[in-house]
Amino acid sequence: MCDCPHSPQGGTILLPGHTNVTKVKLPVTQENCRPVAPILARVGDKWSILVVMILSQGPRRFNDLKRNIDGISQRMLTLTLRGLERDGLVTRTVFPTIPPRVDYALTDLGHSLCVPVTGLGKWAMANIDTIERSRAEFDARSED
Amino acid sequence: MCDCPHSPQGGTILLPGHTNVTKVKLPVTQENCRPVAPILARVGDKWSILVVMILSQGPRRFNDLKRNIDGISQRMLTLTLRGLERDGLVTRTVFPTIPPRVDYALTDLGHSLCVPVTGLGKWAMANIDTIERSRAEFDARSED
DNA sequence: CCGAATCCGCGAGGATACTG
DNA sequence: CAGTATCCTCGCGGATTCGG
Repeated sequence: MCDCPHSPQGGTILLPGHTNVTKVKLPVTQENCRPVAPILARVGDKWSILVVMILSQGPRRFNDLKRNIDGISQRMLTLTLRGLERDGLVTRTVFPTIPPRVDYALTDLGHSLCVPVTGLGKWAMANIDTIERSRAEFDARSED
Repeated sequence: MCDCPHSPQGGTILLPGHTNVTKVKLPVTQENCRPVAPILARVGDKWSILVVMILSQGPRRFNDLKRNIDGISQRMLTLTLRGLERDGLVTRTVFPTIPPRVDYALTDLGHSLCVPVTGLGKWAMANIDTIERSRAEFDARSED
């Protein structure tokens, strides 16, 4: 990806040199980012990230999650959890009782995802005011 | 947001205490995350993040961007750039020449966004193999 | 070259009803 | 309780055309 902030040209990757490691500049293209895209799609997904954040507090049952995520439909919660489980971010544990009980919990991988996501969250919290002001100004300029 | 990895219960925020600072547990709800959601939506957007990454290398012209982002339509590039400009992440500079020329560049805010996004990118690069393996296994279990 | 405007297909996602 | 199945709509986004 990129070596922001303010790198004028190119990201850097590490390639094995002779005995040392050499840094090689290469342009940022969709080639480099392609494998990252599906991850970003998951993180950027409206519901996935909420589920992960809530599960970071500990395991939850299905309806417990549903109650705590305002506006999510049964269907979307199911699909979201399936996707997270498929990616190995969440475990699904079924207790064959009556009535049935299913616990969802973050895997280690899921927990590790919280780190960069929290970083993004902090950036968002720190800059939300600036952004909303920018939006307001932009919209004011547009309407005439 | 959350204090992963592996915080068993609750995130922490800092509240001003008497002379010291006290840590207060509070649940992660969509209340806490609401202001963050639109930011994540932007970051998670398929095109936005690619544009930001490419612009992190330096200013680009419209068609230059278009050529470097495989598969993006003119319309979506325009909309994406407008959104980024509106959020104050990108500047749009028009040179009234013939033919016209428009340069797009990251603002300081845009550059600062690269930092957490790069963090996420590194996580993705580091775990893409694990995730794809997990997906393959999950799909194998499903088909029967 | 840069963009706005229009049309249109399609798939994400909500609502509802039904099962184990 | 924890899903699955079906229907239906609504808006995202591609293709195309026109304007400055």
